[in-house]
Amino acid sequence: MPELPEVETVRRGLVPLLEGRVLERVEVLDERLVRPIAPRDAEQLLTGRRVLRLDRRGKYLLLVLDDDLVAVHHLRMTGSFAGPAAEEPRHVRLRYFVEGLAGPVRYNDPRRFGTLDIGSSAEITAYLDSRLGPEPLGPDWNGDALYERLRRRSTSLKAVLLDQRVVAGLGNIYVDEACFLAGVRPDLSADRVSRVGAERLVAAVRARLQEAIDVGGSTLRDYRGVEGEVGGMQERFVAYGRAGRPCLTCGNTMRGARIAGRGTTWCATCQPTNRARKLG
DNA sequence: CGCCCTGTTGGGGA
DNA sequence: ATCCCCAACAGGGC
Repeated sequence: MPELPEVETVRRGLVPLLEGRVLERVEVLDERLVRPIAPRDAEQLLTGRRVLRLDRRGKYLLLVLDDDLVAVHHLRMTGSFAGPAAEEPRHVRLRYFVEGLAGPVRYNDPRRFGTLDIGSSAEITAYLDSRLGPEPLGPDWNGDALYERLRRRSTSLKAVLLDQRVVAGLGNIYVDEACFLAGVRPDLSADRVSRVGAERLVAAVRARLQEAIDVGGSTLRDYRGVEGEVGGMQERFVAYGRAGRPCLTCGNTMRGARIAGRGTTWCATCQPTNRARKLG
C-alpha cells in the first residue's frame, strides 16, 4: 500500500528496530526478490553489516549500511514489514535477524511485486536519480516547476502526476486526493492546467501528504504498520474510493472512470476546470 | 464452487 | 511521447 506517506510511516517504524544495529543474519526466501543478485549472494552481502540509518526517496526505502553499501526496498502494491512483536505474516519473503531484538524483522509481500536492490551508494544514487524527480515535500518542488512540466505534456494531468520523474512519491490515491483538493479535473489535458492550477496542485499535494504522514499513513484492507498499528488516513479520503458516493463538499455523486490506466474518482461540480473552485 | 473483475507499482515493448 | 500489458495473489460480486 505504499505511496510516499505509507513508506515514510514504515521507515519511521523501522528506525528503532534497525538503526545503529548489526544484521546478524539475513534470510532471502523469495528467489526473485533481490535483483539481479542471487539470494545466497545477497544474504552474504548483507550479513554482518551495521544499519547506519534509514532513508526514503520517493516510494523507495533505503537501508544505508556500513562499508558503503545500500539496500533499497520498493514495496510496490502489497509489500510490508512486520517487527518482532507483530504477528507472523502469511507471505514472508525475507527476514532480517537483528542484533538485540527478540525476533526477526520480516518483509512480507503477497503479490511479490516488491523489489530489493543492493549496491554502493554511488550506484544507488545513480539508479534513483535516473527515475525520480524532486521530493514533493522538499524545497525544490513548487508551482513553477510543476507548471513547466505540465505545459509540455499532452497526456492527462493524472498521468503526469503519477510520473515519478515529475515528482517522486505520488500514487493513485494521493493524486486523486490532491486533484480534488485543488479543484482540478484529473482527466484534464496537462498542457491546459493554468499556472494558478499548478500552484494549487502543489499546495494540495503537500497538504495531503503531510496530513497522511501525521496520522500514520493509510492502511488499506488488512495491511498494518511495522508494529501492527492501523494508520488513520483511510477514513479521511475525500476522493479515493468514493466513486458513486456523494461528494463530501457538494453532495453530488462522484464520477468514476479509468484515467491513465487507473481507477479514478472526481467530482464534476467541485473539479470543473483548472479555475478556482467554489468553496461550499 | 467457479468465473470475472479490480488493485496501493513500475518496467518493457509496441 | 504515450499507451497497453504484464508480474502474482487476494477479495468481492454474481
